Amino acid sequence: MFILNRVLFVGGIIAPQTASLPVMHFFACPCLISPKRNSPYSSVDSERYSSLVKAVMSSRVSSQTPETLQAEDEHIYGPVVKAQMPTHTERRVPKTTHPFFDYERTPEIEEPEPETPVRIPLNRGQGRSSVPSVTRVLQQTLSPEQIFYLERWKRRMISELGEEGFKEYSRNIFRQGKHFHSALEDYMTSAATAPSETPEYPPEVQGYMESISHILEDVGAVRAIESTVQHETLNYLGIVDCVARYRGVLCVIDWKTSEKPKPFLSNTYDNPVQVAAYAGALNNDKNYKYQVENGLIVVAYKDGSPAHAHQLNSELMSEYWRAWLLRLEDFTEQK
DNA sequence: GGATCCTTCTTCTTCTTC
Repeated sequence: MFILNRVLFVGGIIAPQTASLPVMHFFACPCLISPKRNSPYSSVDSERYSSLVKAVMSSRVSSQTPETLQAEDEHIYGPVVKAQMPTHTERRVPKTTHPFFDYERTPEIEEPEPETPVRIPLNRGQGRSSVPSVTRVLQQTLSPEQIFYLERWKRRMISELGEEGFKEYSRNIFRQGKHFHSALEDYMTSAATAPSETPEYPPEVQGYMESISHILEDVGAVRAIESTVQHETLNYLGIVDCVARYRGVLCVIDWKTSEKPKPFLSNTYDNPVQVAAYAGALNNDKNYKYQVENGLIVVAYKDGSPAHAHQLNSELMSEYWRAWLLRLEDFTEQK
């Protein structure tokens, strides 16, 4: 029984096409005998086959539900890390509802726009080594579902590419993301210092830059690039990609590369939480004299197709800020 | 000078039947 389940499981998950082959043959054979002569079912013991159909279909269906997959996975790989379900966390309220803004500060509108963007480098040496980063907190507080689907995806990829192939693939997508970010950094810096000059991009990022060209037209007054932000009371830090005006609105902008299209905000997973975390840190970091209440997630594509831009207004940002506070709470409780 | 850090990404039950 276990072996049978395994076969179906492996087929359903790792290689759905191969899994459906035996089933297809099974059904196809009677039909292929003589599709134009008598009824394809006339020579078939339908009673007998219908029970088989039911048996096969029911086991196929059940083998592909997340619950069964998870049970199978736990059987083989051990239980996944336990954490609260997202349905619960959505209803949860942060224990300390720390404000997103520092209301004692001057509104950003009164602050003069700087001529060149700020870039505060990360300085881990100065008593910051114990301060957790946004990425670390998000990674260590993933929901069981997220962990499950990520692990499943990873296993699928390894089964296709092999261990080494998967490592190579991961290195590549990280490298592309990094190159895209440094190309953007060059673009922003040169746009501020020498607006007439258009920097040359390495071939690897040309598609991405083309993808975001229509977004860049609406980006201006860049205030910060790749700059460290640290929340003074909540004690976490991160590096914001960019703080600039998008269509006149001051935003924390997060640039992303993606192989799959991400036309909806929900396709970006934890990205909105990440952006809210950065904005909240910036709003409570004395190195920045202004407040940012909006966010923007830009997803760029390598083939140059138009990037998707997801705007986060102040209402959404406050919502994701609460989600961030919960993640931060979970992280602290884990320790 | 080596080690570590922050990032850079990756996920979302599924089929028919002309």
